[in-house]
Amino acid sequence: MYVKVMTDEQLETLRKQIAVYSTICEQLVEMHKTLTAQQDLAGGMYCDSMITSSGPRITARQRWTPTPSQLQFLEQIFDQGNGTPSKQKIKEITSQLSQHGQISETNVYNWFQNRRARSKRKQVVESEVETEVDSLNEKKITKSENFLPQQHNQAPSDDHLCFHSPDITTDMHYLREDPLSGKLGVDESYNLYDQADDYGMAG
Amino acid sequence: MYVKVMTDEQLETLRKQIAVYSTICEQLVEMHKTLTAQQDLAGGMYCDSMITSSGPRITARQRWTPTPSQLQFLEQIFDQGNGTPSKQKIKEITSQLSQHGQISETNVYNWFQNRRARSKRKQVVESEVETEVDSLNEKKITKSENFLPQQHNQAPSDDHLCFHSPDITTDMHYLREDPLSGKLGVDESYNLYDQADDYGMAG
DNA sequence: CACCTATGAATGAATG
DNA sequence: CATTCATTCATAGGTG
Repeated sequence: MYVKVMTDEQLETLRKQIAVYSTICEQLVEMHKTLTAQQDLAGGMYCDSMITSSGPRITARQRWTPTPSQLQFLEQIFDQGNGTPSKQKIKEITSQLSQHGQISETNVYNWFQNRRARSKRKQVVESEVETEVDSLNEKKITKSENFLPQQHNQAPSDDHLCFHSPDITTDMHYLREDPLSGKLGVDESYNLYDQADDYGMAG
Repeated sequence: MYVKVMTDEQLETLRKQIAVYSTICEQLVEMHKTLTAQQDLAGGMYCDSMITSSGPRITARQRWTPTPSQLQFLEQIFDQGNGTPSKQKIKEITSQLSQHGQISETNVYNWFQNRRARSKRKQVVESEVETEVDSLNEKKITKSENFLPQQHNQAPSDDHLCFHSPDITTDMHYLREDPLSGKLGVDESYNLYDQADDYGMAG
């Protein structure tokens, strides 16, 4: 019979790691609950549980994309001038479009919102370009420039956390190197929540 | 010299626990980054753009964003059912929350207004389940599905994970069903296991 | 594969 | 309150 042999030290290390993970998880889960609580009922989230045939797809797309037909239809309505369709209208549109693919009222609603905002902004930008010129030294970021490559990197304070990358492997050595490893004081050393609170102020 | 002896089975259990934790953490961290991204810059100080000194202006916030703590608090109150807090109540809440970051009564007020309106809208949307379309030849999905957000209350069995840990087991399903977390590949996340290698565990 | 843009979605604030 | 607006976030898709 095979057995694995570990020294006290090794076992201790392992134990700590688990403990640390445990704590982190607890806190993260806590945060997750809090932070997503509103998103659940706020978002027009649809849980695409489709694709039961073409593969082990568990997670479907996260964002609706209008099919060409739907888009055409929407554009058509939009061009009819009648601004915001309003709930009743949206229902109609939605059921119409649902014949051409997955869609929800929220999608339609958002589409119109965005469509309008976009076209409006476009005009604003056009007229602003002349006046605003290039003295971007001050404002640097204006409506006309909201396309700048700032992308999804708006987590400036990540460094304050132990986690830099989604690669948990990387995170691990943070854990191991942490002074915490000396003892099992996990409880207080990894309060990500508090940190989150803090780095907000770091600005 | 003392050594601890573990059977393969025991080791395996440990390994799995770590792996599971690792995965959870990975995903939670991911979520954390995502979900707090906004909160951080908001952290409280919006409009730090007024710093006209020669400092490089960090993209300032013009609008308040609740910190996680604040949000939690707000949600809590909101869940207590009492609709829109009275002026007095709002003052209280505001002063409470101001301990967790910049906030004003108006913010609180707006938050409740929006919170209410949006949760209501969601319900309205949810109830729109009856239309003529029942068989979508294209997607084979009933339209009713794309509305229900699949709330966070389901309890799929996690037993197959061999994960007999503390209470976080309960939280597990949060992660597993989250659309955000595309994968939960425990099998490939044995980061800690690598370390185990060093210990001569995986001989 | 990295970067970029277009755009769906989320949400604080404003308006009616 | 109900709706709408404005701004921002995150991601799908295209391109070099």
